[in-house]
Amino acid sequence: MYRIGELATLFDVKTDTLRFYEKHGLLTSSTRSEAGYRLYSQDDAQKLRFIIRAKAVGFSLNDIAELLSIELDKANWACADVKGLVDTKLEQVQAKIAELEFFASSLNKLSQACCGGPDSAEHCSILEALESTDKELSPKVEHHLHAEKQG
Amino acid sequence: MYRIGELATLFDVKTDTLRFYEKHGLLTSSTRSEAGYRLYSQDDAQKLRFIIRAKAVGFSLNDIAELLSIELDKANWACADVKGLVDTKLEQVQAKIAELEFFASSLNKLSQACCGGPDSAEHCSILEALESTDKELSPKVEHHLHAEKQG
DNA sequence: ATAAACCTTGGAGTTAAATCCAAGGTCAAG
DNA sequence: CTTGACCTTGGATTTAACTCCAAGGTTTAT
Ligand SMILES: [Zn+2]
Ligand SMILES: [Zn+2]
Ligand SMILES: [Zn+2]
Ligand SMILES: [Zn+2]
Repeated sequence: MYRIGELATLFDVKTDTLRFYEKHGLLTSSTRSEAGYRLYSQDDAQKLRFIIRAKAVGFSLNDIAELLSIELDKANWACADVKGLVDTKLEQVQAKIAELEFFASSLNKLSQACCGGPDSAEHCSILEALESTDKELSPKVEHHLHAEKQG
Repeated sequence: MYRIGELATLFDVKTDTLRFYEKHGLLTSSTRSEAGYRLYSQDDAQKLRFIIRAKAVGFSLNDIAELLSIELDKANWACADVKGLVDTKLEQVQAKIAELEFFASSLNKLSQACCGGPDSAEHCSILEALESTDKELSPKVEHHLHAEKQG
């Protein structure tokens, strides 16, 4: 049996996190000591491993609660149910990636359009693109020309 | 001049959002009517366009506050400063994408390993992978065999 | 003159996943 | 018998970007 601090150290999480998981129904220690200390069994540790793994592939704690409820009543769930959760999450993740890819490509275009030099931003292509009343965000690809210093 | 509802409609945001931007120093109407109504000028509208565009490429409102403070004092900032903000944000976005790509690939492996059928999840490869004590999350690529029904 | 649609303010609630705090109980070492 | 490390609880705070609410003032149309 592990006390909360031991289990936390073992899995490199904070004790607060374990108490938080308990409060949210994800992981409750199977026993308490006489003094009221949480005592975690090997099974509890296994469950924590499950939680941490599921987090590592992108599941939210809510998702994990669902997975855990399946996990401890496997016989009454089908592969289809489990795969459904995974596929749904995969779609969410892919949607988020698509959004971020769009950000990245936009930012990249902006970056390319700016000379990045030490001169005044008065004609900065990035700011111009953000100011523009065009419907599309379209920075000129050529760098602006900063006035030559001292001809 | 636009009243808050008009400007909101024009840019397809909520009035609450405009008040929120004001509270956070992003966009304050340049005038008020006698009755205290916010009145937005064309310049204010232009500033809102800037904010919305910057959001659309992934900047947070904090980032945008910084961009706006540069925007209205361009002469005292260099292209390097602006490009720096863009490049920093681009790195953050790329880091997030990398994390999500890892999630997606993990989820994809899990999904592939599960038959997705209507039979009991007792031997589901997804659950097994999450339970596993292996350091790596590695579902078997072959689907488990569910017992044949009725031989 | 009254109803509908609009505006004002301050403040509370939402979501996610912790993280931190205070006041106090427990336990082992010296 | 006292320090220090550990544990308990309930509740507050954090971050981001809104979103909603209540109570009341304003405008406009009928
Ligand atoms: Zn430049
Ligand atoms: Zn520039
Ligand atoms: Zn199966
Ligand atoms: Zn399966």
